[in-house]
Amino acid sequence: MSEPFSKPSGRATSYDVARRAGVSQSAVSRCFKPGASISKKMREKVMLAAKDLNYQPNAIARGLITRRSNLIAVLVSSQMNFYYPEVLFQLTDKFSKQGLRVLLFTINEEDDVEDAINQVWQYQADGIISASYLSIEQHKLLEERQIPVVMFNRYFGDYPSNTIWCDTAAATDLMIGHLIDFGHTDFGLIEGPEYSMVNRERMTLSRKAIKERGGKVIAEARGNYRYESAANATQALMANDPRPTAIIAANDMMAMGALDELKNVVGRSVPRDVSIVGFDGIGAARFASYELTTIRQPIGRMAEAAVTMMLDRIEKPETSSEKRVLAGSFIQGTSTGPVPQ
Amino acid sequence: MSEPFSKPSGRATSYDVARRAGVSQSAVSRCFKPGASISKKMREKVMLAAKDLNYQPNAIARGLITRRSNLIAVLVSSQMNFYYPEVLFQLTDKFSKQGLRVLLFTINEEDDVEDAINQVWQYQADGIISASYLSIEQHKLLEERQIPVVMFNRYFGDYPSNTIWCDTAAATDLMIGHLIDFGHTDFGLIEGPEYSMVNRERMTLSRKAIKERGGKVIAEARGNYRYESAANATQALMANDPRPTAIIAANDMMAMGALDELKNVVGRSVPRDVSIVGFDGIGAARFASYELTTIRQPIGRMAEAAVTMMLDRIEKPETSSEKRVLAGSFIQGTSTGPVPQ
DNA sequence: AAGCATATTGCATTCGAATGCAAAAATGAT
DNA sequence: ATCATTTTTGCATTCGAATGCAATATGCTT
Repeated sequence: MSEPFSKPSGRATSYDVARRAGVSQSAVSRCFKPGASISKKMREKVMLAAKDLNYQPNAIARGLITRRSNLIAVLVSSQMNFYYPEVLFQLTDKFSKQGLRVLLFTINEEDDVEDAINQVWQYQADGIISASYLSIEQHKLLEERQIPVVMFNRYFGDYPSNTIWCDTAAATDLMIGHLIDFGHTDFGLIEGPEYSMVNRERMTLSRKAIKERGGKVIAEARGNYRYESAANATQALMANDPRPTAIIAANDMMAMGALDELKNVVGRSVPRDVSIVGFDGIGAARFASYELTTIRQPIGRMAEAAVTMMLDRIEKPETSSEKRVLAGSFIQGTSTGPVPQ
Repeated sequence: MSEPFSKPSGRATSYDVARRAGVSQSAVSRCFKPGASISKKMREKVMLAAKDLNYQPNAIARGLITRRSNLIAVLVSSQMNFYYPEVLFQLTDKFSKQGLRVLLFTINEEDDVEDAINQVWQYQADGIISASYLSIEQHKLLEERQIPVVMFNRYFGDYPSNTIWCDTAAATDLMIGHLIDFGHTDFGLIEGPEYSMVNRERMTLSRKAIKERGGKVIAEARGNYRYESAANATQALMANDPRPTAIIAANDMMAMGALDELKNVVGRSVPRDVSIVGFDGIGAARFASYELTTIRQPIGRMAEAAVTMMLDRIEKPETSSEKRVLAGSFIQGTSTGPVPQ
């Protein structure tokens, strides 16, 4: 009764707050802008009215005028690889601490990327993190549109881009050395998809290290990074004569699949008969049934770096691109052991 | 040279397109609004100009005037439970097919929910999907603000809310029956967190089914839904005298942890010495090292239902709330077998 | 060809906050 | 107390698209 208009139908706007506090709308706006020039008294008055009306600035309206949406689009592949969720959650966490919101896009097929890019454009996202496919043309398009792109674990050869990359060279060397020290000489590889840069890098480094240390790759097969795909690949490797005594999978998920196939289908013991290693260091690789020897990517630090780089590019769009490389680390599990006999 | 202004500094607006096509801004706007009244000739002219200028409507500006952001906030717990990513990806996929974007919020601690709700308000999200904690007060607040909320696998007793729920009663009965048929009578429970509704439901149903069928719960322990937490819980159960011959974990993740603890630490075989079952039917439960007997939630259908319900509530905000209940299904794996002796 | 109904188009305004600029108030120096 | 400085405040405009209404064009009927 005392305040017939205390609850206006919709949400309160800066005008409502201004009226209630008996000040101008500009003043209200300034109260909610960090470094703005406003007196203490004014701030108190406004904040009180704002609290009463449950006022929060409308991010949409703000975005329209400031041309900053504070939205970051994150593209992740939806394939059920446990690596992506870990990355995604880390990124979201870290962006939100910086006041940025994550607009999520899951990519099933390549076409989805196109859609996502359009949405990014429509929503005026302040930047894109790509942990998914992204063609060089698409990247160029985004550059033209002046949308900062940070690529997570991918880049285009020499074409410059903002990239967070995990260097596994040294760790791979250690890991292969570890196998060689165990007496392994005959290696089998389970590769990931051909298009995957990460896969090519890992396989190339492994081959190189094997060769340098006097081992040889005697069999290879291809999977698609998924657990299930490792079964056939493993069968193929084990059909080789002689059989490899150590298997290097392009990621942990396939290493886990291979390990299970060997133990439960082929009927060989790991690591007694065959040693297995993977890459990524996903959480599940630590499960007692696997305890993979692997190379861990420092995902938390990588996410942090991606966020920092993104903020930087948003602030200073003219900065030239940068590639930040963090080292992966060798983790010794129990999936590797001495060569049989 | 021929078109000095072909690339205006920033992005093209509807005015730019209008000018180029020689029509009014309204016409451009209407071309991009589905059911609007526009002639074929006009549409062609505009679309041509739009293509030339790479025009896409600005979703921010549109949102301001239409009061629809087409953003849906999704709250998921960040705890590394493989269940959440599966749900999240399904939801994102399905929302995007409906033209809605997902604004992701990961919840670490309860305080984060408050933040998320504020952001939702600021961004004028059209709705919230909560697959995370949400207090009844917070829910009420959102109702007051007329933001539709759909809760995924949670609800508040009698207090009405839009909910997608998986009913595991029948399947639990089957699962317990399956164990009883195998001769088990002494059950151990690994509960999830106390606050979890899903946990309470699962445990209550299990207890009831066990009792009805003449078994008894002889030991119980509590975990936090995570893999690691199952180790201690399992030790506690196995310390009981007599030892349970069947363990029921409140989710698959803990069932996997229990299985590993038994096999690799306690030194018992599953299912020869002990049978284990879980709940959820996550992907990893199908890995050959586990092959859990479990109850699968139809996550895809649940996500679909959540999306449908959300669209419905956005269209007709006055609709009274609804609880949609999908049945979980019993999946027989190899983690269960006859009671020893 | 006139008359009327219907389909298109443009005009002008609106959404809610931010900001350059000028006016007003507070502060300080003398 | 006076004037110069600095800080605060308010005014008016802007961001880009949507939309009610009025004006115009089109189609149909006879």
